[in-house]
Amino acid sequence: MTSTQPTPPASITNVAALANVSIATVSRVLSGKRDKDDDIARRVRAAAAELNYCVNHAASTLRSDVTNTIGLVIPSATNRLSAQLLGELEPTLCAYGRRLALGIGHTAQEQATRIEALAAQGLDGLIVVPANASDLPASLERLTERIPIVQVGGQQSSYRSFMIAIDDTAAMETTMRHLADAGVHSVAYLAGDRISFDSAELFAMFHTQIRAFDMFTKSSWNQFGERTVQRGFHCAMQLFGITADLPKRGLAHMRPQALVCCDDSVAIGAMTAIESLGLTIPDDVRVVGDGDSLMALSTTPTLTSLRPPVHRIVTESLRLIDSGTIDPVRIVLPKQLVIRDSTAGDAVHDQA
Amino acid sequence: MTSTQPTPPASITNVAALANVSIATVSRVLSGKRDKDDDIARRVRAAAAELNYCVNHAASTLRSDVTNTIGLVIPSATNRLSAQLLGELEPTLCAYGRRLALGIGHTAQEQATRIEALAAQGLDGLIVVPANASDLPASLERLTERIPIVQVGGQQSSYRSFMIAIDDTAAMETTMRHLADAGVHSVAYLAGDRISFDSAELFAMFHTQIRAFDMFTKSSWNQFGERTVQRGFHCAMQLFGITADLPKRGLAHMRPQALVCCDDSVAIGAMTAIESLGLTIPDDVRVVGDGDSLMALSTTPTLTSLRPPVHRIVTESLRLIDSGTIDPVRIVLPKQLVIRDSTAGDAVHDQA
DNA sequence: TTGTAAGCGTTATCAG
DNA sequence: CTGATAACGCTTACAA
Repeated sequence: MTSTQPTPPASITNVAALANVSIATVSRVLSGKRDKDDDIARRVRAAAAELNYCVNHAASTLRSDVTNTIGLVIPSATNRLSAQLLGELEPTLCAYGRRLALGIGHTAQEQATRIEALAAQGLDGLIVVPANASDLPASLERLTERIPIVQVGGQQSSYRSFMIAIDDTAAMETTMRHLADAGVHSVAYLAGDRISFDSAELFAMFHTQIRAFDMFTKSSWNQFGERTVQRGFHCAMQLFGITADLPKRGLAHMRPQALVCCDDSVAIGAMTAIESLGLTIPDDVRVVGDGDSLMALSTTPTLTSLRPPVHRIVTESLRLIDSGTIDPVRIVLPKQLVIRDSTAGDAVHDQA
Repeated sequence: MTSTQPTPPASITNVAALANVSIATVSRVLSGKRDKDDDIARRVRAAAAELNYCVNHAASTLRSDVTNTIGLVIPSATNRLSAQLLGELEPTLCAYGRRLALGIGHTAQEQATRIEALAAQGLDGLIVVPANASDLPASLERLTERIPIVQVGGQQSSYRSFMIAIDDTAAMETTMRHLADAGVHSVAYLAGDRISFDSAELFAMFHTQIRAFDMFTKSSWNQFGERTVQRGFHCAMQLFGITADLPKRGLAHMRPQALVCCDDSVAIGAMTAIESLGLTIPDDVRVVGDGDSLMALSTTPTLTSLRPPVHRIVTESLRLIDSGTIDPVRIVLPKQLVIRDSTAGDAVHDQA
């Protein structure tokens, strides 16, 4: 059989004919509005399978106003959090037979345009990662009445839509506990941007945890700075360069036994420096990054890092969207510590 | 006026009523099937604007089989090329009022599933970046008859669909010309994976260009290896560590005046090493990366890098999709050299 | 529980 | 060139 013309997709009518029922029954069986699993249901499903039938999304949407489409608006496809979120959301939606409508807006203005365009076509819900870590454009307030909107991250200063915040400070506690459990007594922290509120808050949390776990640090060890490889390298050189030749035990007050970094880039720079000084990771120094970038997997040793809770963000976003609730809800999710080789094993006990 | 209920979107009927014409005329005017710009056309457009009318995508698709949707299937959202492509495609489609349907498949199998699912809903065209740098699953051959498919990158060994290949070797020529123009006489190359065919081809092209521009290199300078920061650091240490204290002129045969890297990560590691040895970039050594990652913008100095021709890939893909051609076409596009500070200015002329 | 039929908003056909 | 109308494939109210 060499059919020269491509077969047109089967419609509900074809399925109904093959199963010897009406199209209404087919619709009900396949959409689950009829739970009995009798002969009719089986016949319908068999016919649908044989014809490789898929419901026509356009027709379904047109009739029922249920679009089975979730919108995602992100500031940039190369933004790490956005890409991770996208990578998590797409398979989840696909698994439930829903579609993803993507919008990219580098500025609040562009995002507003994209959101209007997406919403005009009907969406069951909208997830937005605001540009510039700000908030959703106020012009979109009225949209909230039509479709559920979830804002992920951003300023979250005033809110009407659903809000999901990523808790960095909780992750700091997890990180420090992990290090303490491994027997680490002294830690240095290469923090992020000096002027951001989040960085300052994290910096304070670091010191809180140092006290909580009875650890040691020095003010000269900890500093704000850029999120670059070079910065990590230079800081680690300063931290470990002088003491690298000293014996490797009993030094908890001379140099840190662990280094916590505000970003994987910084951590990788630091690892490079530490290694070049002849020190071993994790035996001499443990290193923790942030962001769980792909690079964290290709370092030697692989880098322990903090991962944005994208799985839970997606789960909770969809739960909120499907909940039908109208009241604003705020959810705070902690980053997840992904433990790899750069913090593996117990520390040498250096108390003489 | 505090209207408590959200206004439902305007339909073509509302526009027709306001413009005092039939819905058929509205449809024709707005879809450009009627080119006259008379009073009727103006009235229709004014009415549409006033009611903030958008064509209902579902209804339009259902009736006309033109979906105004382009599918994009990528191996991963965090994959650099995929993200860059996505970032280029989305705004382009949006500008033409088209939608993007995204599918992520880490394996050829997953990609096939996603493509089937997307195609079942109707697509005007499909762009695929194959997983694992292989080819499109053969099971999709018959799809080619229904919708135009463009494969970007991958093996491209046998093809039926449209093919767009990224030409690395042409970029090597551009890179070497850029360095030669700046007065560089000796270059080292930190190549990629030893076993890949592409790496080997590039390695050969590097040597061809060395001869073409009458430059100098040494076999010990050039090596295959991982695409990591640490690898770049170590290689640069080897290349420049011994000669770093020597005077900075007249050394074209002792150490390379420029370093070409298979990846931005490698280049950043190398820059870190070069800098730590007291050498200056670009004055003492010029560095070129590959991939044009975001990191290339945050190094000091900023990193010259090769950018996949995502803009042209998108333009050509859409052109092929809209062309209506059925014959397989293969297009080869060169990477673009993005010149930044790591190769800026003229080299010191070191011929005594 | 099942079938019949209306209707979602658009585009295409056809008559005027 | 314009307008009336059918048809796209589906969901759902209503009738059987």
